[in-house]
Amino acid sequence: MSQSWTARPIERVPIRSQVRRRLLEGMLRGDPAPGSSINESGLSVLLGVSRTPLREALLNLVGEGFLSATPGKGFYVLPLSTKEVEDLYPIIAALEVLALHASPSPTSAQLKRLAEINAELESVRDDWEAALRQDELWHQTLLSGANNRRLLETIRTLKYHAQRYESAYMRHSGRIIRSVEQHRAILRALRDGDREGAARLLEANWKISQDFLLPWLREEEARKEPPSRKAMKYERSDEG
Amino acid sequence: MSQSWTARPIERVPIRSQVRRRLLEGMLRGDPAPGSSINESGLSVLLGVSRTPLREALLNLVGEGFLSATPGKGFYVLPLSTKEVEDLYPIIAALEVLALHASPSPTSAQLKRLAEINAELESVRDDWEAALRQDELWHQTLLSGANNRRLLETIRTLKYHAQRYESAYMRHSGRIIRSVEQHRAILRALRDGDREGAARLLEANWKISQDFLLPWLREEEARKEPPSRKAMKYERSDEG
DNA sequence: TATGTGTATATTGTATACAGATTCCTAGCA
DNA sequence: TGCTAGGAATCTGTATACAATATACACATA
Repeated sequence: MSQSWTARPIERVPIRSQVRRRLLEGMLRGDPAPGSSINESGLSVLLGVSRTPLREALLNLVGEGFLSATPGKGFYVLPLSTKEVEDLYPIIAALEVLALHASPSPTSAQLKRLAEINAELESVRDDWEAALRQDELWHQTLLSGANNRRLLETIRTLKYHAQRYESAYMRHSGRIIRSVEQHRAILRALRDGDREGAARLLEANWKISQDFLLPWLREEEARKEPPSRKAMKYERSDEG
Repeated sequence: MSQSWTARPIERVPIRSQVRRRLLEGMLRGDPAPGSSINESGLSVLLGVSRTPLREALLNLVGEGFLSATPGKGFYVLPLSTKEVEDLYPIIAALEVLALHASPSPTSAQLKRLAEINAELESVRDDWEAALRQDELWHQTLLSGANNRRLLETIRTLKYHAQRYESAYMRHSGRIIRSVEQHRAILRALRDGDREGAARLLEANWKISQDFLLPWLREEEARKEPPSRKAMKYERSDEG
């Protein structure tokens, strides 16, 4: 009894969780494309699971705002919209600022680690997925000291939404959003002990990303509207 | 054709949504008590529905952080904890401040409405459920101009969690948390055009509620710990 | 008495079945 | 040609079935 190798229980991951992850990863790459609807039976055979855990995963994603469901018609991927970016980014900015204020002053080791991550981000050439990952890692490292689980969790979820937009932007425009300079400025402020300044720079960082996305999105929306083909409208979902 | 009464489609509410609402309302009153586990079959016959939509509702509530699920063992209501209050309230405060800043200056009609709601809140005697509702209505009215759907939605969800604590506090201590004076101060600031001051007062409002809850919760936790009966531990859930 | 083992029961996680809506397609007609 | 009616096929929402796992309890053993 009590051998060391039995100490850790074996990990069990419900199918619904695995499916959820797969779907989310896909959507971040635009795979079930924004606006497209989802066929449960088809998807379930594709994934090799029954409709039950698949539906559980889909409903979970509805709850997080990636999908929507209209009664009787099923699930569809929420379309991208300028309005959502305008709504979303200020929330993320505010919460990251809150998290930064809730963190202890970073140690020099942490600052070094942040600089390293930023250097790697700078060295990324064309691989925008890697860039996204690295940027996310930087922010997560910056705020990891916050000791507010719910806050970090909320931020993480909201940033998945942001990723949906940023990856779409990079994929379609071919451009990469790199915040290397802004990260450096934030680090400088932190090194000088200027937390308030760092917070404002962090806020600005999100504002700048927004300024990349919005013009592009407006252009995209303009490109699709004029043809004036019966634009499919998405009605309100349930969950009263 | 096109009579006025046919204009609006009849509303269809999936069972999962109705169940979800019932469960949530119950939990806010402490009915499935914090910490207690849930028997799916039993509950499903109680509600007169099958396990499928019930599970969908339960999983939804897991996603929102009211329940948790451990693989193979099922669902349980998350216990109340001081840590959650310490995590939660600053987030709500920050987001309400953000929403206030995102709102246009309130018209005098709105200010009047807010004063009315506050007066009704003041007149409430013992009915703490009514007090909670009225307080919630006041905040919602204050921020209703924000034009940021996701922000308002996020706030609403987080406040359900706060309600779980506040209703428990009122039920157990018999005391009622009334923020009438604080609301008045906020209104004064708004009437004077002092948005920044109003924001700080709003932030303070949440801080004060926290200061009611935390001592009580610590006391409750202290009352339960010392007996040192094998405290049931809750393990991490899934959703990787 | 305390501790471990085997078996019965209960409960969860997933799969399948079924009824009711919705969508799609075609034929008929203006 | 364009539009409408209607019925087949598809799909969703919910119920039920089934297998795997967990819990409870009696019994054996030290």
